[in-house]
Formats: sequence, C-alpha cells, structure tokens
Amino acid sequence: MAKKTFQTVRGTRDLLPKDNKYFDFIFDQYVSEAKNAGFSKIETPMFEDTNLFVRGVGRETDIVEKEMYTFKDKSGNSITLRPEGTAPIVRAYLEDGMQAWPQPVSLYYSSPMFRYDRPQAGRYREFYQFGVEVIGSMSPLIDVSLISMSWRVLEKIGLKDITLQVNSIGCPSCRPKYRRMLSAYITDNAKKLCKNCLKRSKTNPLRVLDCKEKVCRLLMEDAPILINNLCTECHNHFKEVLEWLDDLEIPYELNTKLVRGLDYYTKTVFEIWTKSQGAQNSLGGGGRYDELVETMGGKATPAIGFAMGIDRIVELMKEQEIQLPEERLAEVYVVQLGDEAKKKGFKLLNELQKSGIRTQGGLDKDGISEQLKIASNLGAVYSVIIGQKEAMSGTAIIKEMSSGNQEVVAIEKVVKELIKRLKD
RNA sequence: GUGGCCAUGGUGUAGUGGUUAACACUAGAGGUUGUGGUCCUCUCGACACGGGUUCGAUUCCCGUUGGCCACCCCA
Repeated sequence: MAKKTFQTVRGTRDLLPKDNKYFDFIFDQYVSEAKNAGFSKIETPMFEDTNLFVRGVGRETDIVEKEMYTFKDKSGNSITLRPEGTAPIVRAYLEDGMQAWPQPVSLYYSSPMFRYDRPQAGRYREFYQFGVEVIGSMSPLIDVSLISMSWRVLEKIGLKDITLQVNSIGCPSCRPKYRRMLSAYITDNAKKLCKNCLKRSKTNPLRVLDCKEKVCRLLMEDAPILINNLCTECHNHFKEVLEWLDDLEIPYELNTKLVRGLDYYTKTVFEIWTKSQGAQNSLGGGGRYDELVETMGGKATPAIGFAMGIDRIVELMKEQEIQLPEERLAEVYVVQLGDEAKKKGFKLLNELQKSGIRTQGGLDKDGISEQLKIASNLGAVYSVIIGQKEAMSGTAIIKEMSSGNQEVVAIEKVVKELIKRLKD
C-alpha cells in the first residue's frame, strides 16, 4: 500500500469469507423456514422508477425525503436504488399478473438495499435484508404466522435479550379519527413538547408517540391510546392476532407506541428489538399494508410482510459469541511426493471431489511435513499420502488424522474406502 | 443532515519533533528432500491522503477521506 489505492465508498464494505459464513447461515435459516411455510423466491431489480418508492413508501417519509440513492440515467429517467423490498414486490404482483395466481401469494427475498444515511455500527448504505410478503389475504392468522416466523428463527439461532414489539395502527377508517384526537391532545400540551416533535406534530403526529425525549415520553403517558380507538374491524383483527400469539406462546410485548416509518402500514405492525446498547436496536420488523396494492394501481388487496436486517443479526451473533456450526474446509487432503505421485494424486483429488467429498491437495507443495501441516490446519479427517513408492506399486496410504493410524490401500479403492469411512 | 471522538503492518496493540518505528497473531522460508497439531530460527509487511508550521513531521495545526458515538431514522 505504498501509493494511495481505492477504498469502498462510505457506508459500504466487503463481505469476506468470515462474514459470509454468518450471512449464509442466517439466510439459510430464514429460507428454510419460508420454504417450509410454502413461500417461494422472488428477485426484483436492484433499481426502479423513482416514483415507485415515492408513491409506495410515501412522499413524507424519511426514506423518500432524504435517504434515497436517486439519479438520472442517460435517457433522463429518474432511477432509484431500492431502499426497501415491499413496493417493488407489489409492483411485480401487479405487473406480472399475480392476481391470477392462487391467493394469497407468498414470496420471500434476500437482497441488498440502499439508503443514504449517516453510517454507524449496524447502519450501512448498502445492507442486506431477508424479507417475506403475503399478498391477498386478510386473515389474522397470516399476521401471526409471519410474526412467528420472524421471531422463531432468531430464537433458534440463540440470540439473547431480544424482544418482540407488537401494535396495531388501525386503518383509514379509524386512524384519521385517532389522529385528530392525538393532535388535539398535543396542541393542548404543545408547550411541553421537544422542538422536533413540535414540528412533526403537524405533519405526522403519530411519530410523537415514539419520541425518545423525556418530556415527550412523559406527556405521551397520558395521550389517547390508538388501540383503544380502533374501528370494530381493526379491533377484532388485532384481538385475534394477540390471542393467537398467546396461544402459540410467543413472548410479545404490546407496545402501544410502536409506529413505523413507512406510510403504507395498516393494522398489525411489529418490530424485533435488541436490548444491547450501542448498535442500532431494531433487527427487523413488518406489518400489514392493506391499502398499498390499491395505492399502486391494483384492486383493493390486503397484504402483509416483514424484513430482517441481516447485518445487524450478524453483529449481534458476534457480540453474543454465538458459534456457527463447524464447517470443515476439507474432509480429505491429498499429499503427494514427486512427479509421478503428483499425477496420480491429482487424478485421485478429482475423483474424490466428483464423489462429493470435500478434498484439497498439496499440488504446489513438495514436503510431506508441510502438506500434513496444511491438512491439519484445514481440519481434514483423512489424508491420503502418495509417494514414489506408492506411485510405483499403485497404492496409497490412508491416514486418519486424529489417531495418526494409517493403512496402505490399492489406489483404485481409495475413493470407495473413504466414502465408507466418512459415513461412520 | 447536525454535533463529538478517532485513524501506526492483513489483525490486535506500543511508541517518538531527529529512532534500523517495537511486540503478538497471521502469512512465507527453514530446522526435518517419507509423516501434522508443540517448539526454535529467519523473512515479508505499517505511520490513511493533501497542505501548513519547522532546519527536520508518523508525531503539532488545517483540510479531505474513512470509522465510531450521540441526535435523527430505521434494517
């Protein structure tokens, strides 16, 4: 690094093999859960028409107002790197005729997202989400399944000190009424609010609910509560969700102040928090968006989804020192000594790999000590040693690394023998 | 977007207005041209970038870039 070279741009990073071990592990957990529940995979483009997000996520949201990577392409179209996964999938639902599929349509994705935000630990400009969407059902049971799925995996991974926050934020027939009540309450107490909340009490009073300032929190203790003012439909829906969560013994916390930052949410919303300080505390979240399909130009279609922040889950796993299942880089290592042995060793290496055995070999090394040392470091269970003598007589030595025991076998029987031994 | 802290090999750390810039891990070579995990020896490898102050800057100052923390927001 004598001269100035290049570096990743702010807020992005390389995911090295040691990181990908974690990423893959988490993705695998979620994907297998999703597949078990009948979900199938969708992949949408990394960038879309800017208006898709303006309309879908909401013009007044932080994401749209200040966090989007938006640029004009060479034909002058406004393009945006996707900041979230739901709007594109609803677009695909409509564009690709999924209304004609058996409903509901259950999809999952795992993709990078892009938001222009000030980077911090656990907050990147390119970050990875695993998410699911179920479009075409208004059953509370779907809400419960998704909450359960998002939670279950984190539990299975073994994360500690995480909590599940659940709330309902109503629908267009009850939220406006509540919003007016809340506004009135806030206006009456405007003097006691923090500056920030004073501003947003006009544009989005619901956000005052989850302000972290002490004065606001105190004030909000006595504010009208959203779930006490739901319409009958929303009330019954939420009641059923909570009853099922109890029934399935999913340890949720009813958080009447949970509000999400995207405009499209209705009824059930949830988030998973970590108590560990420092890092960003939300590992993921989701909720219903029963109006979005219609907003995007389709017919009224209820839907729900969630997204998990993989980067943050990885960081929490590392912080809590959760071990990944051991993965051997090689089960077998082929040691060769001399030209003739190298030829035979290379052939054997290929055959072993073809038979589905993880095999490496010291193809560019010469010393036996050196090669066995590498075999050791890789965690190989067996080494196969082929020297001049063995090459001449058509044999090979199979050495069990843990005991050091070794046995001479005819070279053509090595593959079969190792398959047999590795099975035990 | 606002404010604060920080920046030495691949990693984790030491240190200085004039030094061969130190140590551990890792990596490479050897001790051992047919037997690994220990041990020993050697080697590669760094003062983020640009400007200023100074006889002299890795060290002090400013800027840039990047990281971290708080706000904000979320994943």
